Amino acid sequence: MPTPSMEDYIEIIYNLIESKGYARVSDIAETLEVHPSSVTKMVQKLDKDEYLLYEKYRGFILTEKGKKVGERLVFRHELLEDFLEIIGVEKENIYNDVEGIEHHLSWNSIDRVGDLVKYFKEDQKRVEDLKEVQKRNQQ
Amino acid sequence: MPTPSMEDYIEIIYNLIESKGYARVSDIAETLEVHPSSVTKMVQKLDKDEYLLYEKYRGFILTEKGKKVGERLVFRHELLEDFLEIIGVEKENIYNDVEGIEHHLSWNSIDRVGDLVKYFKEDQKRVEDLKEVQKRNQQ
DNA sequence: GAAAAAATTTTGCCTATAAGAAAAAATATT
DNA sequence: AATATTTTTTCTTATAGGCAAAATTTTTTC
Repeated sequence: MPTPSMEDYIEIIYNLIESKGYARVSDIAETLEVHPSSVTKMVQKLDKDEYLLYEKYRGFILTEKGKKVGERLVFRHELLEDFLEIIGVEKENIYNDVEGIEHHLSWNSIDRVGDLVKYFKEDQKRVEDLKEVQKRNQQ
Repeated sequence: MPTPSMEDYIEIIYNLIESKGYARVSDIAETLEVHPSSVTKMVQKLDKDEYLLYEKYRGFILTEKGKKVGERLVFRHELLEDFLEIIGVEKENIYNDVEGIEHHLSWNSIDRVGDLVKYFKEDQKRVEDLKEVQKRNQQ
């Protein structure tokens, strides 16, 4: 099982590869706001655990295992962003909050949040009712 | 700012004091499933940061700061448990999931989850509609 | 009520994870 | 080929926990 920190890296690597076709140490460092040296160390660990194939100085690619995990992580991340957005959390908090909690929820909870998102998406009235509760509540 | 781990300790100490009037190293160790020596170390740190007053071998009490923080942490914990319960997460996952995420949500998100819980609590029909979505979704 | 035994707490030292800083190595650019 | 950029290595730091031995307190027994 990957640690939370490993998951952060796998997720970002997966996203970078999706969007640009490759992932570089410096991109990852920038995205996660850590030093390149920390990235190198994590990449070596992810290679050891077979989430990716690493050749030093040359780069790395995700293994099947890495891709599969990455896909789930991205799905989960997006779902949680949707959820926080729907319930009205401010944009500037969403990314950090998702970043913080995504590694700590059971798949059971993720599934239930998925249902909840569907519940709101399939009937706009429900979102409006929620906004009503919020409005009433705030004063 | 307390670290997540410090928050765990403050929360448990607060709960123990609420329910029993005092908190012992061994109780905390048992609850958190760590060694007593780890508890002692954290208690010393919490004393240094003025969340509690510590006298070695004799015990400790929460400061005003510690009580205030503890109260908020317990409120947040209970809110998140309510939330997961309402959306239908299984009992055996709730405690761990809350334990995992509670330290990583902004108060903005906590407030919005609070509204959401209120939304469901004030009209049982809404919970039933959610269950409908879940049922439809599962097959 | 003092001595011995048991339980609790603390200290000290070690481990693991993850990150930071600076220097070294490899690669890319001009 | 010289220079600039990127990546890696090495060493250090911070947090938190594990384990064993020592210190202290509490309980039991006589």
